[in-house]
Amino acid sequence: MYKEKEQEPVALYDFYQQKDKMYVATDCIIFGFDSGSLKLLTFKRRVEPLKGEWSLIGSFVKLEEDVSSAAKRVLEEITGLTNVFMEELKTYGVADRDPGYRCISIGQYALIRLNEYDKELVEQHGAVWHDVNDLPELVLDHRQMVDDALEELKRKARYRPIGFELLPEKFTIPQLQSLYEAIYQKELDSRNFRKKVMSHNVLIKLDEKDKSSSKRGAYLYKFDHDTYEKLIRSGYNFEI
Amino acid sequence: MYKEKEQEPVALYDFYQQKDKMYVATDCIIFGFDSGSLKLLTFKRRVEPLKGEWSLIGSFVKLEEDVSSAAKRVLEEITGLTNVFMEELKTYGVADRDPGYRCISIGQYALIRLNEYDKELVEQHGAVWHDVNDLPELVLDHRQMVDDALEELKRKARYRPIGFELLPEKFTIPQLQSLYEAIYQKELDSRNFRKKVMSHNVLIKLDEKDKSSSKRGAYLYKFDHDTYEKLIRSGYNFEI
DNA sequence: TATAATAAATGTATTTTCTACTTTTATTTT
DNA sequence: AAAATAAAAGTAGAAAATACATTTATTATA
Repeated sequence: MYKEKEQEPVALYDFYQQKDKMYVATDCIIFGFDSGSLKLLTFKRRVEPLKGEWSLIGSFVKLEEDVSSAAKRVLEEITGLTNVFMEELKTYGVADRDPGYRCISIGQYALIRLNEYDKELVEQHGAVWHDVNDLPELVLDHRQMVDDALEELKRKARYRPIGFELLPEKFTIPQLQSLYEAIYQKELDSRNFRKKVMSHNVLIKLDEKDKSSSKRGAYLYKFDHDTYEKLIRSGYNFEI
Repeated sequence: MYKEKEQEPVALYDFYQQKDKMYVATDCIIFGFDSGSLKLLTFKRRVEPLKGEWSLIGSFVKLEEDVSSAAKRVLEEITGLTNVFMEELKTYGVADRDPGYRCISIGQYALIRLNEYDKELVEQHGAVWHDVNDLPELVLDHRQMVDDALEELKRKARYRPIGFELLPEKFTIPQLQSLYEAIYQKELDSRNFRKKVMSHNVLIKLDEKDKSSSKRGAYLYKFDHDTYEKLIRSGYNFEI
């Protein structure tokens, strides 16, 4: 059970905490996508306080470290991944958000490919993927962070091709649609979806098919980053 | 009358700064709207360091204070206003952003009505309104904050009725259009603009006219917050 | 080896929204 | 009474969003 007085160094929060100090932390909302639904990487705390409780993965921001670097550091420690899509969500700065000491946290959300991360490393850290529609209770305001991140994802996915960060490099149109359905939380018309996606000309059709979900197989595509960048620079309005 | 506490090191940054401490500050990007263009409230520093330089208005976040409260406190100190529209922009967390000491800053932007604030108070603080298209050089990364806030304003104004926060309670359609033109940085077709705005049914037409810019005069309107809230709750997609 | 089954892929017609443009209206000034 | 001026409103054509039905490639099976 959590007790305020027993302040001990904690796994990722490995500083000695003082009551009269302002701490700056970052928490990572790490999303993946698999089997038609979004997954969140959660972390079962192995040490006091809040031992056994689920939380996001976080860390204090070190004195000589950028806030964004802190998040990248944590993400790499847990998943082995670098060069991951990661963006600031917002600051959680309510004075009493952490009962132990004064700590603001900058939430940062990451989108990773579930076929790329280091599974062993994740396991070693006691981290587990949960379906976002079936999350356990999370410590502090972490559930709020997740909800905010999901909202943000909905907004951002519409105007920026961040969905592709959650799919393997090669993906099919039905897979892409399934992802967008998971993000938007609603079904999409497959003809209209395909039409719209293709209209942007930022997908490269490959000569391979994925036959994992149909006899006929669906063509694989790659996202064309270069063409996308050019379009955006010339003022193109990308929207899915 | 307001007097700067001359014995303290820095006006609003009135802490004793240590090199090995992490500081948390907030900076306010305060916008107003007048004569067809957006204005930014800037602050001429009267004390060292950086005396005489223009900067945004900010403060350290106190230990017992929410991050959002810190911004509200500053805003009230300078403008006398409470209940102002204010939202987090983003965190500025690069390790060496401030050469003096380690300090992250949470940028928060505010939209205020230029007919409502306390002009004397603003003047006492050495604060000056600048046209956003003709800004002086600002200290540190404050210019970046302003640019980011303007981008955010562009995005947000489209889907949320935040523009109304910049206009007097009573305004005309041409004034509203002029505001949107300033935010979007482009001219809009007046017929189409009016059509679109009116289609949402969130403006209450008054029996008064504003004749300041035409012989005929333009009808004044009020924004209907209640109807707007109802629409949003029922899933309405507001867009201007 | 023909056919049943299945998801992928495509086409089209209708509705809605966006855009571009022109005219009328209310009021004041001369 | 006429000129001037910004406010206000209508309409037609283009583009985008939506809703709906059929064909196609492939494998499994009868």
